[in-house]
Amino acid sequence: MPTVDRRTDLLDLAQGMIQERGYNAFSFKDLAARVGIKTASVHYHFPSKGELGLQVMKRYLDQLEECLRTWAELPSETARLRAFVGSYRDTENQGAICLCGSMASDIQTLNAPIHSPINRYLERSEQWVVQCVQAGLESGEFLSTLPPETLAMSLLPSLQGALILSRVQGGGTLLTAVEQSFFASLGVLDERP
Amino acid sequence: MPTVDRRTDLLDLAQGMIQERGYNAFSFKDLAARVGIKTASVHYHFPSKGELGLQVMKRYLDQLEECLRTWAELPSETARLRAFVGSYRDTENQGAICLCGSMASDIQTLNAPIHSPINRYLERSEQWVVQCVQAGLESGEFLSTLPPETLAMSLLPSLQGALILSRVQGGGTLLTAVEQSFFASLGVLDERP
DNA sequence: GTCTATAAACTGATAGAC
DNA sequence: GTCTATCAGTTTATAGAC
Repeated sequence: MPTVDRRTDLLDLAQGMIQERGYNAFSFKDLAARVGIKTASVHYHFPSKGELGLQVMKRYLDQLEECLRTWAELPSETARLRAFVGSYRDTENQGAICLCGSMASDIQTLNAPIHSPINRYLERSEQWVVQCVQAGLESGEFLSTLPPETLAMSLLPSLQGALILSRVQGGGTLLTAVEQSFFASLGVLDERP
Repeated sequence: MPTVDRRTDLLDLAQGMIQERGYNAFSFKDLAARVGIKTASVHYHFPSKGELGLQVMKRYLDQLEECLRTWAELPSETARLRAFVGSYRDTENQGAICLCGSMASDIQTLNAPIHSPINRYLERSEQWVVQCVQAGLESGEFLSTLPPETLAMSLLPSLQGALILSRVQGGGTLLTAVEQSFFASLGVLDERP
């Protein structure tokens, strides 16, 4: 699938393989074969596998920031948080897990430089959820006795775990359960026909 | 670390490496080196890596059943569920993730036979949590408007995700947040000094 | 049970030609 | 940018001796 930029193709492909199979289960040979070049040519674009992984993760972090900017336009904290959960559902529908969750599960095998974008991805996500929850509690949109940090901190692992487990069992029902539990904790009633 | 049974040593070691580094990041060479034999000798005990993985996972499923039997003795549903969460905390304290969570994140790269014990592990865990929640709701120990299945289904992914993310960031605080959110959803107040 | 020897394939990577 | 050629090391596995 050649698009305009070979480098971008490789980033896309690598990201997809990491989200589908894991960092330690893809090789330059896989990449090269799918894009129609030789493995040595991949090294022209990315000197090492570590560098490729780093660039994939950095771009993913940028994409998160872009999403957060888009979601800032939404009319309510509920809508913002639904959009956040929705992005995980999109990933699930592709038969993939979050790139960051995939990297996190392989963290002990990754070299140091990639740790910081992984870290920042989680940090930023959590921080953003905390802000949403806090704003919703202050405006009266949400109602909860628990501290907003506790609620917010439990959402991220839930979503990551739901994606990881859903490919084995449960499919979309896990994510639905997580979403319902979370919004119920915020006192948001489930909207049904 | 030679104990009585070499086969058991290899199972223990393999399990540890999968929980710490992932299935695709350990080799027969690693195993052999640590146990002090050659890789060919490992093949005497386990014909293939797939078979080894399968046996590790089967044993882990047996260990779960044993835990559930032990926890049946506990005096309340709250105690049972705290013990369940506690077992995840033990794993976290070892710097590891759940074997099943690790396998699940690599599911696309694993051959068919290992799928069923992974599946059963999740199935059994969820089923058990549902039973606890249901019993607690019926006895009045818990209080919730959400269906017990929804609550129970959201716990497992939360715990798995918390372990996976905790090695990157947050440490034990993620698991604590998950635990507090879960028990709050059941109307169980946090016990503090 | 463990060893040596061996195999075929793969892995990440480099050098240098086109 | 991509190729060929080549590299050293790893990975999973088998055959057969001790």
